[in-house]
Amino acid sequence: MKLTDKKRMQILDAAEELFHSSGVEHTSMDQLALQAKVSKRTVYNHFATKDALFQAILQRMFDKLAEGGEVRFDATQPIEQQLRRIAQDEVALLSSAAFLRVAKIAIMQVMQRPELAQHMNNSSLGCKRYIDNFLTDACTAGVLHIADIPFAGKQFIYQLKSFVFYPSLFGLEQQTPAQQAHIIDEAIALFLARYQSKPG
Amino acid sequence: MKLTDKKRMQILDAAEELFHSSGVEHTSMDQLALQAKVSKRTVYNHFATKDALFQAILQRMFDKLAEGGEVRFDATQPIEQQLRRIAQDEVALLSSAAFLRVAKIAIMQVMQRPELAQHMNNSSLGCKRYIDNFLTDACTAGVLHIADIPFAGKQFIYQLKSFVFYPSLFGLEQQTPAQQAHIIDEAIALFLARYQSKPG
DNA sequence: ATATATAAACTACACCGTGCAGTTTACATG
DNA sequence: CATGTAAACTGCACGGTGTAGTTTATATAT
Repeated sequence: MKLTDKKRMQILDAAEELFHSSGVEHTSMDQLALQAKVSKRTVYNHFATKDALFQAILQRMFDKLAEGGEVRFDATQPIEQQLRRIAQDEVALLSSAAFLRVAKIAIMQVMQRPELAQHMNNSSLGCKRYIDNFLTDACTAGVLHIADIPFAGKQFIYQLKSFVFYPSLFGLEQQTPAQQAHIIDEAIALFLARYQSKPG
Repeated sequence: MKLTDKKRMQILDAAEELFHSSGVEHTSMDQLALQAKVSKRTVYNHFATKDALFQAILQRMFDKLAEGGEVRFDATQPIEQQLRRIAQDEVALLSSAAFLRVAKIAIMQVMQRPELAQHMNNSSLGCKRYIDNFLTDACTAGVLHIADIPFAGKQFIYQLKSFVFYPSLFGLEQQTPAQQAHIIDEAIALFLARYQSKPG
């Protein structure tokens, strides 16, 4: 790897770390160069302004998160098991350090500069990408009965977000894996109590 | 009213406005004095530091919100109707301009300075104050069956928060009253499907 | 050799908080 | 009703600090 690429990576790593721990505003470019073990001039050779660096960080973090498999409905499997799979993936994402970092940075910026709100929200992550298709297939197969599928999908995801994501984001609590499992079980129980097709 | 009280109010009003629209960090004391139509020196005669002003703002806004009635369980009324009453009160609070203001200011500060997190979370607003008691009474009366009451209470509240509060907070969408009514209906349907005692 | 990195000093600016000389307001007293 | 007075407000300049971004002169990697 060329030296310049290595330096660039050091800068991005340091920015990710510092923007997360101290916030964009509270991170000075001197501090950042120090942490990156790079001269400040080198930072500016790679990124014209602090804002350009911030945009690059955001992009890189989104790219890292874009990966992740899709769960497709399978009529031969119990619905409860498939929902658990979806929820486990989602909780793993929502509680991952990488996701919390980018979310914290992005949300702080959005709250400070509301005009950037919709620009951020466009990118779709995690199970949000495929859950509508999944639920549609499950309804078609007669396993679920849902009148408003996008709404029901939100109800499911919001359960997980509310218990797992926001408390971590605001620095209140972290969940143990056992607690996470309980949250998932209860979210599924709530969802199926409402939407699972009853025999007869 | 005495002049000094009037000036103090002008300062607090300006701070509330600017802290909300620009964030605490991005609001300068010069800008604030200008908006308050008060000399900067007067600001400092009332509040020793910017942080003291911030604390005062937070206190004043919490005080404004502290009002609000409590819904107590009534065995002679349908549970669905009582839950709707609770949810309506909560949604009114969560979507009120006053609540969104204080929440935005407080959350921005907490995210920038995580060490203040638990200090903030202590104050309990809205139905969070009484919902555990309500659900306990409903279970005792045999109307609901809930194993983990605090958890179930969170499930209910989080539905409302997720659909009403966070989207507004992040500047994404506002709900029409009709949409709010739909959100409330669906939250109750979800909750009762899981926790309402079945006859027989 | 030539592009890139480094270190350190420098510019330009914004901001917090203070000091002070002079003015306004509220109110009491002759 | 006039006048005195204490408290509060004003406007402005200033010290100190922190930070984005630049310059310059030098060293190092390819």
